[in-house]
Order: sequence, then C-alpha cells, then structure tokens
Amino acid sequence: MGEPIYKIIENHVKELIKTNDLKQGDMIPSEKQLSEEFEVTRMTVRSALNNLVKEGYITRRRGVGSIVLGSKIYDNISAISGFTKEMQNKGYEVSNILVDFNIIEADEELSKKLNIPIGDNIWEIKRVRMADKIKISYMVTYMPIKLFPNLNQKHCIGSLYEYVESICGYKIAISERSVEAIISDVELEDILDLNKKEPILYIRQACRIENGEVFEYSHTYHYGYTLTLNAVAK
Amino acid sequence: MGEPIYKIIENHVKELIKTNDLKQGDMIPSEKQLSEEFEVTRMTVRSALNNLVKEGYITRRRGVGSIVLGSKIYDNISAISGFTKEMQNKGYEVSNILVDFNIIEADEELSKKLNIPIGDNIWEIKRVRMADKIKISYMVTYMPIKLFPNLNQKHCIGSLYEYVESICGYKIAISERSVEAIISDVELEDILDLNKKEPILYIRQACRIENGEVFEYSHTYHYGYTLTLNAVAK
DNA sequence: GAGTGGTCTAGACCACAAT
DNA sequence: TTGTGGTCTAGACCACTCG
Repeated sequence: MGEPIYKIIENHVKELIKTNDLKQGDMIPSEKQLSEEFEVTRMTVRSALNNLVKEGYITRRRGVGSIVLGSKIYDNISAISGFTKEMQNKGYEVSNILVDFNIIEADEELSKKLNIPIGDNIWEIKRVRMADKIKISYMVTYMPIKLFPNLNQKHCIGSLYEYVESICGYKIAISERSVEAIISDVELEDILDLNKKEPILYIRQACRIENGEVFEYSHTYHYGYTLTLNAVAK
Repeated sequence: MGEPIYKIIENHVKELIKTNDLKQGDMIPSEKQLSEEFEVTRMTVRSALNNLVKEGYITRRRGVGSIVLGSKIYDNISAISGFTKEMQNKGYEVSNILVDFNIIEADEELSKKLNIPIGDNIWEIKRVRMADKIKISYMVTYMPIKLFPNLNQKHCIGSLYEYVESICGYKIAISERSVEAIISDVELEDILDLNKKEPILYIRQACRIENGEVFEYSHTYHYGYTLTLNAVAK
C-alpha cells in the first residue's frame, strides 16, 4: 500500500484550507460526506480529522461539525523549526560562522541532558549566527556521535535541523526550552561585537526525535532578537 | 455512560507511570494484552494509547511495542497553562496584587491585537505577581469586555485563565508569544523593587479560544524567572 | 515464525446542537 | 426531529522487528 487513505484525506483538507477554498470559521464536510466522497468508513475519516485537530487546523464540536481555525497563527506552528527557518521567514538573510567543531566526552551534566552514559563521545559545535551580516547569536550545540556518525563541518554552516531531518531521516518530535534574560559578559561581548552589558536572551534547549531520544542539547545567546512562540493548549 | 473506556485505560497507564510501576524505557502492555484486560476491542485501546502519545507519555514502534518516555519533560506540557499554574507546579506559593483595573477604549494597536474594532471597550488589568512574597513580574492584560461582561476585580486576584475556562466555559486553544530580553527602566524597578538595570524577560502574548477569537493580549515583565517551554513539532 | 503496532471495514448506539 | 461528532464492536490484512 502507498500512502494511507487517512493521510490522503488529511492532505485534501489541508489543501482546501491553503487554497482558501475553506476559510477561518468555515465548516469542513462532515464525516459522513467525506466517507462517501472517499468511499471509506467513518473511522478512517475520523483518523484523518483527529490528526488535523492535533495539528491545529480545525476544531470539532459534537452536534455542530468541524470548523476551520484561523490560519495565521498556525502557519509557522512548528515551534522548533530552528533558528534558520525562523529568521528566513522574517525576511533576513541568514548565515552561520563555525567557530569550533570538536569531539568531547560527556560529563555528568551532558550525560543527563542527552540521556547517554558519562564518557560517551559528543559533537561540540560552536557557531555564531548572522542575520544580514550582523552577529546576533552565539550557539553551543551538543549532539551524540552515536546518532550522527557522519556529521561534518560543512553541515554546521547550514541548518542542523535540516540535516537531522532531511539527510539523517530522523523526525524531530518535541523540545524543551528554558528561556532567561541575562546581561552580557565580556566573553560574549567579544564574540558578538556587543557594547558592554547588553540584555541577552539565554536559551537552553533539549530536542528529541520521535522515539524519544535526545538528539541535541544547546545553549544559545541571542542579542536583539525576539523569540516567537506558538503554543497549543494541552 | 460515565467516563469512556479509553479514558479509563489512559488514566490507568498514566497511574502506572506516575507510581513508577512503569519507568522510562519500559514497555507498556501490548494492545492485545490491554484489550483482554479491559475486555474491549483493540480500537478502543488504540484510542487510549494514541492520546498518551499525543500527550507525550509514550512512544510507539511497530514490531516493538509502546515505550514509556522520560516523564520529566512531559509533566507540564501545557505550554499556555498560565503563570499561576506554572509557578505552583514548581512549588512556589503564588499570589497576585491588583494594581489597576480599568475600562479603556481600543486604540489602533489593541484593535489589531485583539481583532476588534477601534473604540471597543476593553478591560485593562495591571497586576504584580508574587512567588513566596517576592515580586517577580508585572503584567498588563487586555481583554474585550464583549467576551467577559461580568469580569470583576475579585477574579483578577486568582488565575485569569481559570476564570476564562472554568467560569466562562471558554476553551483556551492557542497562544502566540514573543519573548525579548530588556533592561529594566525606573518605572519597572519601582514597581518590582528591583536594583537598577536588571535583565528582564519581556513577553507579549495573544491568546485565543477555540473558535479563533482572541480573548487576551498581554505584556509581561519577568524578573529572575526562567520560562519553560515544551514545543511539539508540527 | 511469533508478536507488535498500522490501517481499515461495516456496522451500532450515544450525546449534543440546531431547527 | 435531523444531522453532527463521540464511542465502541469484532473482526481483517498488513508492515515491521526480533530472535
């Protein structure tokens, strides 16, 4: 079998929303109508529609129907799309400078954060990120070598997330971030060409692939940058 | 019928995880075993297990089984649970001081953010939030009077999110936040009893109920506070 | 080969909202 | 009363993983 039918129905409805055939507040065809149109049972249709609910496209009400939610918010719903995509979406030209690329051994903290044994080998990647030729963030990323045996310096120039998904074939599933405001120190001012004591967003993030393994733990220092977040309830 | 069976199964497994009968990495009983234990069909069990996947408790692999994920990350998965719940979960005693409670008219910015006509009446709520008797954030909230005709000052002492969900019966669906680091100014230092020029998290948030309407737009200034975020892909 | 989860059928009864 | 989505049955065949 190729693509499962529920996926086909899912994409069909997504397409209707994207092409504006269905707008915010519109009712999508009922389960019965869709099951007749695609000649499948209601259960198959329900599986498609429940996925659309999960992804924030529609909401459903018993006795009423399935309603299209506002698309604006849901456009970039991938809250962990990664920095590169996020900035490109805002119209900036994004590039990375690779500052350091090492293999280190997991200490106690990294072993906890990455959920691997102490002493395991880890890629340590230090990068400065540029938007339109201005340095705006410094990022230190740790990734288990076990998961990425073939990572090299070239991959670090582009989007690491794209490498993880497109080339390695992992599906990025969930991330935990903590966000703090701090004041820059001399080291950071040096790296990012800042004035003294600038306000900085300090973000620590652990990111998992679908099977639950942590594939990345990172520290990021953002200057003059607004983090945009879309959160879905529950 | 009372609680649906799939919910019962869901809670059963959650309980096993919470009591540590099932630990991270453990396999939960197979669909077949659960369907025999609860005397239901596999479809019913699947509905329960798929919800557990959605909520981040387990991951599933064809040919292998359903595996318990690390609970740490997934505990407070409701990324817009609101500040009160978020801090209580961390063990702080939380309270609010109502600083100001007004009716104002929507200017151009607020009309855009709340998606209502210019001139519409809005509640303007200014609060200081305390954790264990220390002032840690200042919050200015705007809510359309149209949606909350009966809001009063008492509701602002507790959790506004709880008021919106429990008393008004709205279901909070999605929020969009932007997060920045700033340096405190004199006004903020005064309000929050800060030293001069402290690093502050400045968060603007628009929050929607299920039908897509914006019910809240707010500015929050957090001091000494780490924002925790769980993001789910797509 | 045995066991797992993934997809799907062809029905059923129910709770809820709108008219 | 009609139409919607919510729950559930008792099967089926399939794709995948592992020993």
